[in-house]
Amino acid sequence: MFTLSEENYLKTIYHLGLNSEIGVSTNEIAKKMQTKASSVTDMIKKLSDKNLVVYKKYKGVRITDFGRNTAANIVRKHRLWEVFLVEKLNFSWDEVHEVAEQLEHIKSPKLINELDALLGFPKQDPHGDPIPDKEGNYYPLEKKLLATLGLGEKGICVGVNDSSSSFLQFLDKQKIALGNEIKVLGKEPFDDSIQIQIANRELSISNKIANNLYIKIL
Amino acid sequence: MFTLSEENYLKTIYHLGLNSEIGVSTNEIAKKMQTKASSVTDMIKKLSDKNLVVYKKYKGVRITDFGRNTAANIVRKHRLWEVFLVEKLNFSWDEVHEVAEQLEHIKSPKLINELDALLGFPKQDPHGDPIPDKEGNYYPLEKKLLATLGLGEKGICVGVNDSSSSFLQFLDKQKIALGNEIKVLGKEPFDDSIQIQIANRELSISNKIANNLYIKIL
DNA sequence: ATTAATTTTTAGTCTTATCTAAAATAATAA
DNA sequence: TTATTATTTTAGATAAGACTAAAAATTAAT
Ligand SMILES: [Mn+2]
Ligand SMILES: [Mn+2]
Ligand SMILES: [Mn+2]
Ligand SMILES: [Mn+2]
Repeated sequence: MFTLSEENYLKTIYHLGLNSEIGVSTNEIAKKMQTKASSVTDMIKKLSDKNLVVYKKYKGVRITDFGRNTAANIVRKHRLWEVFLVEKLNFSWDEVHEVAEQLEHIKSPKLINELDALLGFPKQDPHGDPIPDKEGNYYPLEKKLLATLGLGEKGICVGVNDSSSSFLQFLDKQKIALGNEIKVLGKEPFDDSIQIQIANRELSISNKIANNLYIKIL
Repeated sequence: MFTLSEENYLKTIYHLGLNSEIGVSTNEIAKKMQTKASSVTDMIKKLSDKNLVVYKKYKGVRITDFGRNTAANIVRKHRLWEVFLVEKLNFSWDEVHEVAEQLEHIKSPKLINELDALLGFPKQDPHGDPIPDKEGNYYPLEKKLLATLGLGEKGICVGVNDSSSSFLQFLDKQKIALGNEIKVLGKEPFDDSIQIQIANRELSISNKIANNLYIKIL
């Protein structure tokens, strides 16, 4: 169907275009994929030939319905594999991404549907990201960055923005996990740090952390 | 480490060289891989550069200890994935090979060792083939082709020689499964067919079938 | 021992995916 | 509005992996 390279470019374009009306720029894609703009232009033409994206020279690229569906299916596989690795193979949430990057390219509809069933049809991956269904649809849950919460507001930890292993390991060390209830006890204007209560402990966390943790308001 | 192509060539050379003293010929490899002899020569040079095989022009190729270890690890992954697909994802034994061909190339030592544990450290794959351990060692069990059994001999079905899906589906249809006890009731000299007793049923099977079914003598 | 047939290697071409350097276009500033 | 800067595309090169056709080496047959 599609090559490994095509799938990886498409997935990047899908993610970059998610919250934007306009096209995704060549440079944006190049930066995300750690490649050169000229390589991106080449690949965009191929994706366009296969009707995965619409391409107008100098005007960036937009994903088609077909492309979005295809990309969502890759994301579905990626996230289901991540759940599998954590739930069944004792991986921690900071170890799964790299392996899922490989596994997401395995071609077998039966494999992925059976995996889905084995895992009990999960709706989120280990980082709180939604898992698209077979049709590519998903239902992102209402969530806000911890940094945007007001004094006294309470909520539940439901996801991370940054899922680098250094951030995830930091959360582990601080015993901050998805599902934990969090309450904002204080906000420090000087450095925008936040005092929180989490699982009977009080903690002060930096603005950078607060900007990478998603909370579902209670 | 190694490319997909290198891994696939190496695996083929490993399998072809298993029961032979002399080197594996270019044509043999080309035939097995459905490619051209010239492509094989090219790849052999690359494998040789990486010390996976020893290559002497016109003299065929022999796998090195390093190559054998590398190949055995790929085979280990292939067979463990096959067990996983059958045991955990409701695949039948004639559906697993293609998917395992993809999965065997996933790079993650932790993944494969955890998978091994999840499956209870199986020693055989769904077709009765031995699963190498982490060091690449395995213990092939004593087995004979059904066709070589004498009149009255009894044994247990422990493996298949041909694992094409048409043969496996034929066995399913005849309700011949690994683990079944088989007794030779008669041998027909005219067409070399064999009368067997299996799970209280009597059956006549062709020589072709008998030459693809492995039996462990009781 | 020559000759003929087969096998294997080499030489050269093609496709995919990448890169660098240069040219073209678009965006921004003066 | 023109000049400067930034972005994007094109042109040309390279490497991996595959192919065809031709040359070379080996093996088999006379
Ligand atoms: Mn991930
Ligand atoms: Mn990927
Ligand atoms: Mn197999
Ligand atoms: Mn393979």
